Amino acid sequence: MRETAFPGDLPRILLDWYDIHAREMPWRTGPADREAGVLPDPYRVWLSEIMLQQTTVVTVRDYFARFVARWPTVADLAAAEDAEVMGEWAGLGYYARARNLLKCARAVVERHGGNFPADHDSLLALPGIGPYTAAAVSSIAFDLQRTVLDGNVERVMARLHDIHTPLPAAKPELMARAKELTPAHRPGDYAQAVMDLGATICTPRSPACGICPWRDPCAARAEGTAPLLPKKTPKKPKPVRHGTVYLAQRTDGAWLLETRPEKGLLGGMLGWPGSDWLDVSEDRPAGIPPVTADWQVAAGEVRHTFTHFHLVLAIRIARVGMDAEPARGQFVSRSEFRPSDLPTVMRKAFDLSQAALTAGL
DNA sequence: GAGGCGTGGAA
DNA sequence: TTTCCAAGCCT
Repeated sequence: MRETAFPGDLPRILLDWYDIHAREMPWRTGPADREAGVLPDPYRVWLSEIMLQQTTVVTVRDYFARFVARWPTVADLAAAEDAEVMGEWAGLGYYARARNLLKCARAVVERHGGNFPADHDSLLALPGIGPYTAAAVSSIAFDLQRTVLDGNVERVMARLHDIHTPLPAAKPELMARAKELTPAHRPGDYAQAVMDLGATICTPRSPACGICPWRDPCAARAEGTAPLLPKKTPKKPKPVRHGTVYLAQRTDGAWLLETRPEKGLLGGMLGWPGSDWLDVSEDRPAGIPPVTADWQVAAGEVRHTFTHFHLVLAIRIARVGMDAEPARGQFVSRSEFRPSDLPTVMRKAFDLSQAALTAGL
């Protein structure tokens, strides 16, 4: 590691940068509040941190605004219906987060009287809160000296110290380096400052080292290795899976939908009944139609990529009478059906079916 | 430790 | 078009 003249100055240098460059976000307090030591609402900090897991700030903004408008407090959220919350989360992805969000809200009401605990261990015991989120809530909402280690901090530390050990093996060392720097003063602002630095300056590709407040002490900057760090173990290629979904509309306009099982892919979300999704290229799986009908094959197919596989989905459409008795799912009335309640892959299937009907299949 | 778990934007 | 990846957690 390159020696720095005043390593103890690094947190102060970054906080000075943050005071000027902090991005405005609905879950943050403004500069005046920060100056006065006013802390943000723990509920809003927690909600934003859950939404921000593996998700960009741009994407989270609108979801966060809708959630806090509909459920202003953790008690309001705890009292919500499961389907309401899953529908509001639809499109944001990683739906286990939404299931755990509700579990967590209810646990905060039951275990802690509706107030988020400040200490790391109590937070860690709540559903959906892991080491990162526990540290983030402790430091940002309660001003406790905890160290956050997210993808940004990992990248910044790997570069600052020119660490070439690949992730995830490098995590313990990166955490140790991050801990050394975490200040007792304004730890929450410092945590957000490192993450802002990683998101705007110390970016994965083409880092803007020339305008980085830490460019002088940065070892990777000196070695010219910044864009190569952190190193990561290569990931496996994604297989292609195939399947079929069935979209049935009743005479009164109601759609045949099902709530998916709690566990697994798209767990707890609304979706169209259909086949399993299999790794076969010939003989596309058709499964068994959920209701007897004159099924029509819609032109085209839905293509969608999940975390670990590509999906190609065939669509079949039918009109059914009021006497239809489906073997799976239940009819959702026209007035209650909102395409925005569907996870994206299911919304794509709906969009394709509408286009196919408009074009005469 | 490694794999499951979404989505949309950038390069 | 394909790949990479964004403020991770759970099993």
